[in-house]
Amino acid sequence: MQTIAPELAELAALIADPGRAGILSRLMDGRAQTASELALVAGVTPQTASWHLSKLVERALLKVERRGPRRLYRLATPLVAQMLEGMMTVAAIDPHPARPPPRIDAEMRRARTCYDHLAGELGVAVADAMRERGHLHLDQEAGELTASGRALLGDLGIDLRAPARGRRLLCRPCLDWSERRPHLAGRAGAAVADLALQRDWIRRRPQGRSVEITEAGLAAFRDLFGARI
Amino acid sequence: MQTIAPELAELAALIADPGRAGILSRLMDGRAQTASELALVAGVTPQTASWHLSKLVERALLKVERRGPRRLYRLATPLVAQMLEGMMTVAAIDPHPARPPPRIDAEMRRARTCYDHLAGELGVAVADAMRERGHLHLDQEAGELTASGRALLGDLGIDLRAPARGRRLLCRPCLDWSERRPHLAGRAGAAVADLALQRDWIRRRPQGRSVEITEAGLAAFRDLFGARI
DNA sequence: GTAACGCTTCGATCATGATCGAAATGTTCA
DNA sequence: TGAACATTTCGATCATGATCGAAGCGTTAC
Repeated sequence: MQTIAPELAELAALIADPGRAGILSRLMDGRAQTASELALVAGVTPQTASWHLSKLVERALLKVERRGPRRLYRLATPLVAQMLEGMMTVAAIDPHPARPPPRIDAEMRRARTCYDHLAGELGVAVADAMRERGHLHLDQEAGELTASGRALLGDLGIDLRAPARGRRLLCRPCLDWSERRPHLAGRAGAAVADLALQRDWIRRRPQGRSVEITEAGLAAFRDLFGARI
Repeated sequence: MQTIAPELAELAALIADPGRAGILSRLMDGRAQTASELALVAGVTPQTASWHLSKLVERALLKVERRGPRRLYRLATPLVAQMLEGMMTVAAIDPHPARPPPRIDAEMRRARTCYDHLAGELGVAVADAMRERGHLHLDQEAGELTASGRALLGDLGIDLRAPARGRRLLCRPCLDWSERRPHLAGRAGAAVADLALQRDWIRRRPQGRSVEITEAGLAAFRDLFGARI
């Protein structure tokens, strides 16, 4: 019986190196990074990072684009991010409740981007608040934006009409690996994150995927969404 | 910056062995298997399989239950199956269109179970047909059963009310790794697969996850669902 | 109790691949 | 053209973990 198992193992082996896992994790915000930056994240020399990166590109998990003497790496497709989300969700499950739980950086747990939408306490709080106010149905497996939810986002200036190309779904749950509860993903989730960045509610920290919530953002998330953060 | 990356790598390393990948893949139909059977699937001796299995159980990807002198292994949670689905989807992407595409067993491609629902050509055909007849909206990221879809399944004797415990969603897309298109998962998908097994539309093959479509099944899927298979 | 069977543990061997220093390549800018 | 810089390639070393034979453990059946 021939199955996909060998390809599955090959794929997993690619993620099984701590350096490469760090690189992939770092790229989950969807932005591109230089090889040097990724070497730093992985904690290896540029030569070693280069070797890792070439393997990831060869297997089509990353794509690379040359910008002058630098090379910018990013996730090849959203499918890869979705896969990593799923793996992180399982990775966050502590198999031995006895041993100390995986220490997650406080800033990452507080607020971060997950590919293109909000995650961490902030992401879950926004999703919870929208759910409580009847804007949203969100389950571990699927999500739906209600009429009032569409109205809320519309009032904020978010255009929810589908783009001509790409049939990406409006509303999708994404299981938060630090909170272990779903937050808002899909087009709607990306739109909210975009809005928050544009209005300076959140700011990307220079390093990593965590974001800083501004004073204005704290007020906005509380007042406009009713989030308890 | 402390992230989940080390745990991600550790998890991936567990799947990175061809034997363990085969074992996990074999268990994706949700049924339990003995250690001996899994050793066969993995293509290793019972000792080696035992070592692999203990690692998988220790990391809480599998759970084990003793039945007399045998030990039965199964996936620990549906979350693990969902993660594997996502990985298989990426694993099925051929990074080098030049080199021969991963040879997938014809029976597996034709019809199989994916954890608890239908997959392969059959699964995709049923989902497509339901979509064409307006029973279903199904996208790569989310799914929704229409009123007519609920009626169809209701007429077939499927009770779609949620069980008291567990808030599993009714309708969910699952990206088919052999067809690269979504098929029907979630409670509705599981119910359809259950029905098909009960009415002898499909029969599990003794080995592996592929299923045989009976004559009656062929007629039923064509007549009742409008599937082109 | 004892034999049969399924499975696991132990120990030794062996192969794979991650790593970095050194050197080469390639790109931009002056 | 040459200098500066980012990145890659090459080569050698080293650590990890997959493997199986042999032996041990536990359960069931007679």
